[in-house]
Amino acid sequence: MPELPEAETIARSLKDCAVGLTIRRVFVLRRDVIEGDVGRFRQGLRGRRIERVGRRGKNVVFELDGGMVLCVKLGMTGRLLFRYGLGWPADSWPRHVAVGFHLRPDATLIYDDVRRFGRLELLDAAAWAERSARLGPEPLEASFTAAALAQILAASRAPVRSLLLDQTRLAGIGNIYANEALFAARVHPARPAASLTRPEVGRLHRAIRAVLRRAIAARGTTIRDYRDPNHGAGDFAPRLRVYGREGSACPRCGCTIKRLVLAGRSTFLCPRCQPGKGWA
DNA sequence: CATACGTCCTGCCAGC
DNA sequence: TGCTGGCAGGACGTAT
Repeated sequence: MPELPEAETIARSLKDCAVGLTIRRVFVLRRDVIEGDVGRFRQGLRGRRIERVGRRGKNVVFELDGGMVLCVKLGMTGRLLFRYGLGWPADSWPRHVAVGFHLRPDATLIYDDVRRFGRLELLDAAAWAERSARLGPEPLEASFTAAALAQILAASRAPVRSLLLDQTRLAGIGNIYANEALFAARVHPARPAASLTRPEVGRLHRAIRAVLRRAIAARGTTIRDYRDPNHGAGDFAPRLRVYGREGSACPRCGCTIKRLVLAGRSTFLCPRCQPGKGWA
């Protein structure tokens, strides 16, 4: 569920509330969300201080003293919820707690995940570096240029949306922002990646970065499940122009937005703004 | 090697 | 009102 803007929002929020605190105790209520040995996970985290919190792609990354890294992959419905003091907002008591991190008598970090597609993994610095190296470039870094995108797209005849979703080629983009970026760039999602013209690649590059920046500024998209560590919903959902809007009017040309299934997943597009002769 | 599909899991919602 | 099928922001493993 959470894509780059949501992971970024979570990481920024945790910088304020969790950095500097020490993990006193770890409660694992759902063993299946832990990657690797649960005992090693709990022992390895106990007593460690949270030095920094960041993000890589869609992953929230905790750097701990001693060089260990806790990598949280949120899957579709994973949440990192922070609690000061006692109690939660009455309407958002976590109902699917998978892991709890006791930080102080009055501060707890919860990993909550309805569907449990998310994973938590404790890695040493070398293993983390190796993992990170397997992910594609960060789309918001200055080094991610239009030429870099062109190089990624030129290597494949697969539908351009599949490339955008492939974390080993480009990190952080999921189905919502892939659809939004392709709409903004006026490129049909099923177009073979290598078939995009130079101007189309340029538009897609700009669109990817613009939609991600705007979504971060809005603190992410909440369709249903996403919440930041303080239980806040993201504000970007009303600004989505095609995702989830089948049957409504295209905000650019007014014709009807269509949904189609591509590689088993919903794809939303405006058939007039994103012409795809033969791919529609 | 690259791409496509089924699978993991629970909850919600439309339609009957 | 209650049941059923379809669908969901992800990504892995296996088959082709």
